[in-house]
Amino acid sequence: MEGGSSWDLSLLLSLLSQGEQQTRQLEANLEAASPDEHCKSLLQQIRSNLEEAISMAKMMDNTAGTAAASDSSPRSNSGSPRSENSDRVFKEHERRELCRKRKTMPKWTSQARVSGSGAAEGLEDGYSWRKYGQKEILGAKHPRGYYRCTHRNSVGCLATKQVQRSDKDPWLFDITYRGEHTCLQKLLQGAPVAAPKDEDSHQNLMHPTQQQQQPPMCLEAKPQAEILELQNQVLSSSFSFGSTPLADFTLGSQLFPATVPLDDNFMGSGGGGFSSPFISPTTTTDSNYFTLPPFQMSSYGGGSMPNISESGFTEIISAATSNSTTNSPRVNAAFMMDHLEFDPVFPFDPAKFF
DNA sequence: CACATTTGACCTGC
DNA sequence: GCAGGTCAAATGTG
Repeated sequence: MEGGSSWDLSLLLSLLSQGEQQTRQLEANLEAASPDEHCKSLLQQIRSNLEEAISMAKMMDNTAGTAAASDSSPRSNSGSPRSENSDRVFKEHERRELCRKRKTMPKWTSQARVSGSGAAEGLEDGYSWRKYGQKEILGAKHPRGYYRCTHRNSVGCLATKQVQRSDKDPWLFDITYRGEHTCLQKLLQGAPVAAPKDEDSHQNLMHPTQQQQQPPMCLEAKPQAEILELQNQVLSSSFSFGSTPLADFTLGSQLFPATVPLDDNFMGSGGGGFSSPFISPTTTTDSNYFTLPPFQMSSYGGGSMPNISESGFTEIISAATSNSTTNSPRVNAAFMMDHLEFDPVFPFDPAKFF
C-alpha cells in the first residue's frame, strides 16, 4: 500500500467522500427496490468500508500534516512517506478496525453435503482459502476449521470462512462465510500484488469483465482437512479409489460440476497450494460451469437469483440433488457475464476508490 | 525455497 | 473465566 503525500490523501479523501455519497444515494434507491438482506448487508459493508477508509485517510492526512509541520528535515522521496508515528497509529487503527470489521462483516452460512456419487462439488467455492486455525468447539463432535483468503496478505482480502462437520450428519458440512472477497476486485484494479510464482496463480488474472464475477480458475481443491478426514473415515469404505478417486459434494443449492479428486495429491499440506483441478487433464467437460457462492448469487445477481436463507439449505440441497438442471443455479461463465456485471448506470465507480 | 497446514499461545467478547 | 477466533512459529511437502 502506497502511503502517498498529503495531496494524494486529499485526493483520496475527496474520492472517498464522493463514494460515500454515492453509496448513500444507492442505498436510498435500493430501498424502493426491496433488496434482499444480503444485498443490504453488502451495501452496509461498502459504506462501512468507505467510512473507515475516510477516517484512515483523515488520520493519515493529519499525521502527515503535523509531521511535515514539526519535522523540518527533508523527506526522502525514496523512503516510506509514512512517518514512524503515523505507522504506529496506522497499525493501531488497523487493529481496532479489524476487530470492528469482524462484527460488521456480512456473514452467511452454507452447507456442503457429501453425496458420494463421484465428483467433489461445492466445498470449493471458487476462491483460494488458506487454513489458519482449527478449534475444538464446545458441544460439537468435530473441530471447526478456520480459513481465510489466500490473498489476504497480498491484497488485503478479509474474507474468511469456517468449516465444521455436522454432528448429526457426518456427510454434511456447515460453512460460515464472513466478509466479501475483495481480492479479485483489487487484482482487477491493479493493486500491487506480490507476483504469483506458480502458473496456477496467474489464472486469477482474467479479463476484467470476468474477474468481477467469475471465480478464478485456480479453484481451491481443499476445504480440506474435514473432507480428507471424512474421506479417511467414511469414503474409504464406501468408494473404490481408482486412479481418480472422487467424492461428490454440493454446496447449498450450488453444484460444482468440476471434479476434485480426493486422492493423496490433495491430502498433503503445502507444496505450493492447489494445482487447479479444472485445468488438469482429468478435468471433466462440466468444469466449464461454475456456480457462485451465495453471496455472489444474491449480491451480483441483481435479484434474479434466489436469495438463499440459512434455514432453507436443507431443502435446497435435496432440490439441487434431485433436480440440478432446473432448480440449481448452475450457471456457466457466459451466464455470469450476462447477469452479474455491474449495472452500467451504477453510480459507484470502484476504480476511483481503490 | 516457497507455500501450505498444524497447533499451542494469545486475544477478545460475553 | 470461558469459549471462540486469530496469530505465528514449527513443520511438511513438492
